[in-house]
Order: sequence, then C-alpha cells, then structure tokens
Amino acid sequence: MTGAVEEKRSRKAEAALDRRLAILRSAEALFAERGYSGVSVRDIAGAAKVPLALVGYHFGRKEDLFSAVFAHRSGYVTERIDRIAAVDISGANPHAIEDLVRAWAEPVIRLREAGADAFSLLVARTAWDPGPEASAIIERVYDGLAHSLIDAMMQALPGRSRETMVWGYEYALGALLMHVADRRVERLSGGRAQSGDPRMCDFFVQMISALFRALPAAGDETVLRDGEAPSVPRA
Amino acid sequence: MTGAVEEKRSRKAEAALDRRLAILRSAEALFAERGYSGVSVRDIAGAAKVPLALVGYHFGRKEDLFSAVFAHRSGYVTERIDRIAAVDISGANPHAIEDLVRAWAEPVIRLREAGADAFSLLVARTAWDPGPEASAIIERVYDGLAHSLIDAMMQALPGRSRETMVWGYEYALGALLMHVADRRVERLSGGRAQSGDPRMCDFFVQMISALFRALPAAGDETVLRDGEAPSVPRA
DNA sequence: GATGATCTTGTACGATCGTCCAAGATATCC
DNA sequence: GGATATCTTGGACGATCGTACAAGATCATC
Repeated sequence: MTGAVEEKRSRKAEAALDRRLAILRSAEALFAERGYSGVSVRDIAGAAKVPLALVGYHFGRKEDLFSAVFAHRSGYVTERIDRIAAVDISGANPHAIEDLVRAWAEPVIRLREAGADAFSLLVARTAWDPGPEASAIIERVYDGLAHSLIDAMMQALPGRSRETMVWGYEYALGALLMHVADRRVERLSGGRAQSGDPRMCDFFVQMISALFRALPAAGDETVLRDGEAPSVPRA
Repeated sequence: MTGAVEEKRSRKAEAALDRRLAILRSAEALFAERGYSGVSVRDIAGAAKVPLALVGYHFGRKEDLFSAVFAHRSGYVTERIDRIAAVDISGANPHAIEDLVRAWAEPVIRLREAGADAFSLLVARTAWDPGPEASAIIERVYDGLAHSLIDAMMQALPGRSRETMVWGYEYALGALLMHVADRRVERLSGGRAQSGDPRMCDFFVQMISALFRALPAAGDETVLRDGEAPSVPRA
C-alpha cells in the first residue's frame, strides 16, 4: 500500500524535521537571551535535547545556524516592508505618520503576543551585537527595511533633509529596540509597567510619531542645514 | 637629596602607573569596539604592549578590569546627576524639559569631542550587552542616574504616571545610545550624516524634548490608563 | 534480504580562553 | 651591601570552544 509506505516515509522525515525545528527554536531562544557569542553550539544542542553533532549535520557552521534562524522568520521583515508600501502617503492622509510608524513597528511588537517573543528579542540583540556575524545579518536583512521607511517618511514629511530623516529613524529604532528588548522597565517602574501590554503598541506609535513630526524642515532654526539641499523622493 | 630620591621613586611608580593606564585605555577601546565577551585579556595586553600576566597583576580578574574602566570614568556619571539636579524645574522655567534632556545627554555626547569617544561607545555597548558582567555594571552605576532624570522629569511634566515616564525614559535612552554608538547613520545617509557633528547635541535635545512633551497626561485619550481601551486614530 | 540514502551519535582534534604561579628584575630602605 | 617591597615576565594549567570524522542506526527501494 502506497499510503502506508508514504506514511512511514513521512514519519521518518517528519521526525527528522521535528528535531531540526527543535534546534532552530532552541537556537532562537538562546541567541535572544545571551547573544551570538554568549551561546555555544553545545548549549543549543542541550536545550533541544539532541546530540551535539546533529546540529552540525543539519545546519553546518554556527554562523549558518544563526542565519537560518533569521531566514526562518523572514516573513516578518517582508510583512513590514509590504505594510509600509501599502500606507497612503499622499497629502490626503492626515494619519500618514502614525500609519507608517505602525506598519513599521507593529509586526515586531506583536511578535510577543504571537508566541514568538524570543525572535523580537533576538532582533534587538542582533542589532546591538558588535560581532561581525550579527552585523552581517543586519546589513543584509534590515538595511532595505530602513530605506523603505525612510523614503516613505520623507514623502509624508516633505522638506526634511535625508540626514535629518536618517537621524529620526535611528532614534525611532533605538526606541523600538528598547521597547521590545529591555527588561529594565519593570525594575525602574517598581513592577508596574509591563512590556507585554498590548496597548503599548498604540502608545509607541503615538510617541514615535511625535518624534518624527518634530523633525525640523529645511528653513527651521534647528540644525542640519549645511550645504545639502533636502533630497528628492525616489521614483 | 630627598628630591632626587623622590624623583627616582616617582619615576618607578610613574612608569608602573603609565602601564596601568595603558592597559585601562586599551581595555576601554577594545571593550567598546567588540563588547565584553568579544575581547580577550590577551587582546588587551597586546594592544597595551604589556605581557599578559601584568594585566592580572594590576587588575585581577577580567570582570574587575571591566569595572575598573567604568570606575575610571565615574566622573561623567556624577556630572550628569549633578547637572540634572541643578536644573530649575519650577513652573517658572519654560525650557525645563530641554534643560533636563541636555543635562542628561550632553556629557555623553560631548565625550566624543573630549577625546574619550571610546567610553561613550562602551556605555552603549554595555547597556545592550546581555552578559551578566555588563548587566551588573548597568544596574550598579546607571539605575541611579535613570531615577534622577525620571523623578525630575515627573516634576517638570506633572500629571504623567510613573510608568508612562519610565517608557519615555526608555525611548530616550534608546535614542541616545543610537546617537552615540550606531555607525549605520553614515551608511544609510550615503555618508552625509556624521555622528561627530557638535551641532547634533542640540538636534538631539530638540527631538527628545518633543518626545517627552508628547507623553500623555492622565486624562488624555491616549493609553496607559488601567482598564480603558485606548482611542487611537486609525486609517 | 541486499543496497543505498538519510539520519544519528560518540568521540576527538586543535585553538583559545581566564587564571594562576614561581622566578626574575628593579628601586627603596636600613 | 643586604633586606624588602614592588613590579615584571614566561610559561603552564584545566576548561571550553567550533568543527570534523567514522561508525552505527533507520528506512525506502530493488
């Protein structure tokens, strides 16, 4: 019976795939908790309850496993880019800034509720990790996302120079990473503030939108007017 | 001659102190560049051009050397706390927010001009380092600074709940660390924006002040009142 | 039941890590 | 000039790291 055979074959393949996924999950959680260099391949194998050598068999080198974790979650990056592209940034939309910030930040913030909160932590840790493996990931995966938000934001907030907007993006990113990663909030607030609160996404959007709106346009008294004219939006 | 004797003695002691300082400087630069776990004691000894064992003689364990780097720069922390305490936060001062943000951020941003830019990078790296050695430093050295700004800010911006203010502080800190540490600015702006520009301090103060002012007071429609759903404009 | 591909596993290699120690060098004090 | 305290040095220890390899186990196919 073909059915029985295929069932047996899929049983074997599925068992292997399950262990592969277990490794991926453990790697994600541990890298998020302790950073790339703070985790050994043995730690990951131990957490996934598989022998050390199996990790190498499935994923090769440690750096490749690190990349595989991001590849496994690549959907979240494209989701953010798509949502940014879908925002109405014509002058007609009075909430264009809020919509852009939300499109950019919400998929990350909501990861916590989706049960994938380890990955949001991992993104933050990786953005801050000084090691070359982490930097390579950021440049390869997230520079495109940065440009798509910056370009859209420059259309929604005309008159700002590109360097002004890049600084605004950097501040917003720092805030987002803090929002997602920092555990100090509970300590500093005496346990009252909790980063898991779903309403915090709206709060974040409000605050960061205010930040972007405060970016000075060329001609304002504040800063960043040297030489360069503000760039023109890309095609 | 006592003078000659003391001169000889100080020659010896000074030579030792110079090497001690060289180790401290190399440690600061390397920890800032690659993080705590990314640097070996051998790297530090090599950069300081001293034998490996001399590092252990002067500073003991690696973690103690790490602490010594922060202790050596502790003046910058007290300077920030003092400047925050000196700000007029009575209702009479219309620029209380700007003054507070500046008192808090300027000593760090200006480190770059003071030739101690490695330390500002180190502070950022340490704030983000997931390892226990870095966390211990942050909690021991910087929680007090955080509280002093939060407390002052709550007086300058009355009506905001403490958790709201803590979140504002977290966002501001994320922005400051990005301002000081990130090298992506130049890449994203095509080389035009430079983090070393002195005027960037004023720019930072303007932006982050706007962020703090946007923090909703109790009674505002936006968020963070227990039990009530936020009403946020959506497209 | 033999064959071959896929998956699994214990083990071991070389490199690097933090730490420590005993001996040497140097300047100071009696 | 000998005793003493301080500083310096090379070398070695055990632990842990990433990676690789060869042999075993499992299962579809002939």
